[in-house]
Amino acid sequence: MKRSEPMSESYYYILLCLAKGATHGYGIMQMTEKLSGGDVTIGSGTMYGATVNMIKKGWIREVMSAEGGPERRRLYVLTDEGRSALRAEISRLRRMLENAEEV
Amino acid sequence: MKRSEPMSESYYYILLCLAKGATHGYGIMQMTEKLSGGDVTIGSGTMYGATVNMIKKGWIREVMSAEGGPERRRLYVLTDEGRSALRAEISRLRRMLENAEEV
DNA sequence: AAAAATATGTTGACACCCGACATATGTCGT
DNA sequence: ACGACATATGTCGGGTGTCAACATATTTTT
Repeated sequence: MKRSEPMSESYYYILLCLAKGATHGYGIMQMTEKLSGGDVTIGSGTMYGATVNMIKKGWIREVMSAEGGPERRRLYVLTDEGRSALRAEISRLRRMLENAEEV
Repeated sequence: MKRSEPMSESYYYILLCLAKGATHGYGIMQMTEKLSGGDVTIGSGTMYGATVNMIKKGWIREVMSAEGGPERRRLYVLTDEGRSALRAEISRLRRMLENAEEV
């Protein structure tokens, strides 16, 4: 079992938003800002780069628009691999906090 | 109050080790590995770059060797600013985990 | 009809982080 | 005395992520 690479804050929130049900880039940007109380902002450049990257990693997948939806949206869903990458990251964060507790 | 920048895993562990009492680079590397159960390894390149950077940020300060100690060690201590940077990072991690709980 | 919100994409530059390598001294067993 | 290993710091190149700024187009609100 290889050690899981640390993930950036932006990537983490993108996966988190998708796990919670957001479906397109702009929605993820808004949801992240709301979730974090305005502390985390994902710029469009970061968002776009991240989607390309995550598709390559197999963490997310683009799906077809539903009938009647605004078709200029690009919809994404989390894959099983994406879900486990998110879980691994959550474990990593927890371990980091546990290590801090002894201070 | 400006939003605190995310910190890398390595930087976090370096501050954590200094808060716990480690005093020189090599000691921090070993302590990090032990603390994390072997999951986190800080390479010497990371360590060196980090000390330079953190001194510039005012997070750590180099102190003189005690009499009789092996004088090729370079000893570092956490500054008040370093301590609050660490606290800010811990809050950020906690917030990230709280945001995940609702999933 | 204008303005603002929605929505995605492109580019360039910078900071950062890490792995691999390099160097030197101290210590331990044989 | 010797080799091997642990201790300890420093150098360098490459890759990645991030953001600002710009670009474009549609939809909703005023």
